[in-house]
Amino acid sequence: MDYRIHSHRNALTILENEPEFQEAWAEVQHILRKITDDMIIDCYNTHYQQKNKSLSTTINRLLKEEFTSFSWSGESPIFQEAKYKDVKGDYWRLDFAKDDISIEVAFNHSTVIAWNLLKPVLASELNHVQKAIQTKLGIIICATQEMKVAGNFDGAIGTYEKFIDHLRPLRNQLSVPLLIIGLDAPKTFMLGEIKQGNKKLGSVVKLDNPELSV
DNA sequence: TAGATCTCAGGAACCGTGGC
DNA sequence: GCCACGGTTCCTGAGATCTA
Repeated sequence: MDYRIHSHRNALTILENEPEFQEAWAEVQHILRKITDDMIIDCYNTHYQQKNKSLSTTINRLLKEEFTSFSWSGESPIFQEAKYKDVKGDYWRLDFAKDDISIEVAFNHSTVIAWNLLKPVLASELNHVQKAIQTKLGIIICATQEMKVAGNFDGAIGTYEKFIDHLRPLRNQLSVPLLIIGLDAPKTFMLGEIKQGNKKLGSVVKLDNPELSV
């Protein structure tokens, strides 16, 4: 997958130059580049064609498989207290964490952009609630506007562009380096929409001329 | 262990706003 | 006034958890 990046508080400089981050950052880049259009199509057609209209669960699944294969811990709790640690869902959890880096994969609604940005900060800052994890830098993986369209994502999802818009007003709150990664639209296909009864489903549409992709 | 219940993410529907 | 777009709220289904 191609992607674009936005660096908050010198995150990219730190990832590329600080020895403690270089290996993990190389793994993140490798994982993102390794996932091809064909892998996405295959995973979508195999698991989600009859269930989902967008690529959100497909890309989530592929990322989870790849990150765990590189020994990134999945769904790491931020806090140790049972009240926060044992709560169901991912409310107080990071999607992935390794060494000093926390990662959030964010294809959910734009209303939770601020929360997705804050979670890596909570994982990195001191807190009066006992911590389960201590990172120093956060990475947010989200969809660009082009990916939102090509992947048939819901109109309400938070995109790369919206995440960047949030950074300036939240600058004082987002006190740790954050790297926003926006996944670009697939080059060779897009997800069209078909109706099966009352249910909307996606349908892989190969692009004859990838240069004309969204 | 199986059925009931709960939780939550994804998607649909609705509404407001801005551009033409 | 119409249309497109974005934001908010509600609904639904799948998976997790509970309980008998």
